[in-house]
Amino acid sequence: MKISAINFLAPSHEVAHQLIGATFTVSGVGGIIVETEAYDQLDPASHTFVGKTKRNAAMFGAPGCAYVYRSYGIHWCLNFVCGAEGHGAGVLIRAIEPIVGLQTMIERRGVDKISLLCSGPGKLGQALAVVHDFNGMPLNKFPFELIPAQKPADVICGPRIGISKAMDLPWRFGLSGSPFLSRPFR
DNA sequence: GCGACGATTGGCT
DNA sequence: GCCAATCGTCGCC
Repeated sequence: MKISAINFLAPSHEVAHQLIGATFTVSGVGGIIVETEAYDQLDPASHTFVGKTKRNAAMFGAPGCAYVYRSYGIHWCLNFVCGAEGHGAGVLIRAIEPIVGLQTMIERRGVDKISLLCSGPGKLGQALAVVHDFNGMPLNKFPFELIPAQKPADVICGPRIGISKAMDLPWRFGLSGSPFLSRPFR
């Protein structure tokens, strides 16, 4: 059965699962989403766990929009807001298989190994030129383009990476066997 | 107003 | 495998 659109109203872990295999580009640069992580407000590891603040406001906004935050003062990371509006849930895009605009991504990243272009939230942000201006912008409008997977992807899940809370939730999703993951699944 | 810390990365040991 | 880089945000004084 063909999926016509991502349902951003679904719980974050379902959206995170749906997004694996989807094609995502920013200004025509990007590829296939191969790794995501889900977060929601009841989740101690989520930015929204402490309630709405100036920083995380976009995640409490309309589903289907972007939430962009700075990590370690260095990297820009991209999330998709999901769940009902006001839920403070979202999906962190962790890795993409580079397909479109390879040369552009190589120049932005300063590396020429394809598997190192988008294999991590910060790298992906650099390769797709994610900026804080994208915060709160709808994903169905320029410069974004999101095309759902046309066939069911072989999705695996496991514990999330780089967090110190709620380590037990298996809310990291990935495309099975992909060489473009930030880290392999066990 | 100020100090602590992080959904990471990449370079060095 | 370990650790520094680097700065916006949050929470408290």
